[in-house]
Amino acid sequence: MFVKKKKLETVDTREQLLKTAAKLFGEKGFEAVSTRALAKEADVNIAMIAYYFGSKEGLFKAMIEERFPKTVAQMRSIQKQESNAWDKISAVIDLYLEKIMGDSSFHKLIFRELSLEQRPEHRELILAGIEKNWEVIKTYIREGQESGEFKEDIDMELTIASVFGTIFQLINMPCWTIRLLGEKDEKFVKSEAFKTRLKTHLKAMMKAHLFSEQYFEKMPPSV
Amino acid sequence: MFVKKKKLETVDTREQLLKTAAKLFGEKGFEAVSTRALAKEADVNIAMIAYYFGSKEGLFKAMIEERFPKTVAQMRSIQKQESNAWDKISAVIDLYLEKIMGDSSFHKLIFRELSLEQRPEHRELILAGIEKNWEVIKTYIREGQESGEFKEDIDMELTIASVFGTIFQLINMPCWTIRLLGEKDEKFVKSEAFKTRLKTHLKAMMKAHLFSEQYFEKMPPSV
DNA sequence: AAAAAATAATTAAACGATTGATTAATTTAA
DNA sequence: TTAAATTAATCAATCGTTTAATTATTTTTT
Repeated sequence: MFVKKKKLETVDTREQLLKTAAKLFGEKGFEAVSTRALAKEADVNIAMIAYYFGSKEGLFKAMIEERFPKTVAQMRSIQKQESNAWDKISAVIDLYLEKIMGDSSFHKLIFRELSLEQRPEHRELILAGIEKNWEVIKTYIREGQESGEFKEDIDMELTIASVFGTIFQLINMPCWTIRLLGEKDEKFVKSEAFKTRLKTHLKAMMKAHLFSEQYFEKMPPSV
Repeated sequence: MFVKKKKLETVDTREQLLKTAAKLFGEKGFEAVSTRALAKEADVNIAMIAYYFGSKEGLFKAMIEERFPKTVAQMRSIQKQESNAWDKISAVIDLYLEKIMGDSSFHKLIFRELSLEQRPEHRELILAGIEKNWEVIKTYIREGQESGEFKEDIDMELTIASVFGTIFQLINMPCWTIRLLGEKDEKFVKSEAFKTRLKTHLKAMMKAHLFSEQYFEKMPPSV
């Protein structure tokens, strides 16, 4: 027979659950999504959650654990592609924005989880996954300082908080963002136009903040 | 009789519920806090939630509605106290940081709510409450631009997002912050030392970002 | 290659526990 | 005496999870 086996034709149940979990948990929060609602949205029997992941919390953990490894390689590749410190910072901003805007509900989820005093194991899982992201930026800022490109007296850690904070504020709370910008539709936050605007702002702000005066005078104020 | 009435001696049931709601909803999230757990923590009978607020959601709404009016006056008072645009910006940063760090669980709560695609009425309530905060900053930035103090080509709205985003990133996710800073105890995030550090960073970054070159050269790079 | 056996995946139904809300009775204050 | 505030008990609904039976697939045996 040349008929394919059913398993190869249908979307895998396990994958479907992971995908739906990221979507719904991100949109509504962990507690607000019932296993029944999740299973229905995933078009899967409710018992499959226990079958594949043991429990609702097991599904949550599995979803987190399987997502992070993919992002490590991307972050590391920048290190060799760009030559000077600023181009590396710039590339990190670009990459991170692409990643977050392309998967915003997952990022909503993990940062909401970090704001809760619940499930410390989840928090540890997430922190371990994102820690390398800021370590990369730290390295690049330090490189720029050693080469004289950047100021010496900046607060490295809080500068990183400003980069991530700006992005999360705007992406994780689209209703806040469109209100601030005077836009009507929340879809604007996912648009290319907004992505470009955000990149431009972040780079302009970081340039002014990071560069030494001697470098600052050499280049135009806008990015 | 000179014995005080009981009502005047004990903490008001209604107030106790509002206070406990802000604490627990902020720590654990709206859905994760049961009415029983809330009533127990508030040391109040569970039926009092329906009696005073109609429902759990009514309690949530009441809590939000009663908190915001207090902050309006503070924000407005800055407008006349400081003379130049930068001092106003600086005062706003100080005031806002004091407010958020003094009541972090409430702020966790409202910004978590904004990230959820649930309860649109709650989101509207919150947005209406915080809108004036950024309107004030907008005004001050524009003032600075008109006087020539600030650059003309900054992205006003996204600059505001950077100020708020930096603060929320650090305050709303203390586990993230101490990991970034290499601290052990989450209490550090509530300390005066950290508050000072955050103020210094924000002002330094904003100064570099906002000021025109002509002003920039006149003053020392650090705040 | 076909049949049989074994394993894996999926299902509908049910489990006890907990949820938010309500009741009717009771206590407290005016 | 009346109204307001509080209580313990209970409501139906929903929660996450489990069960036992069924279907689908793979492996083994003939």
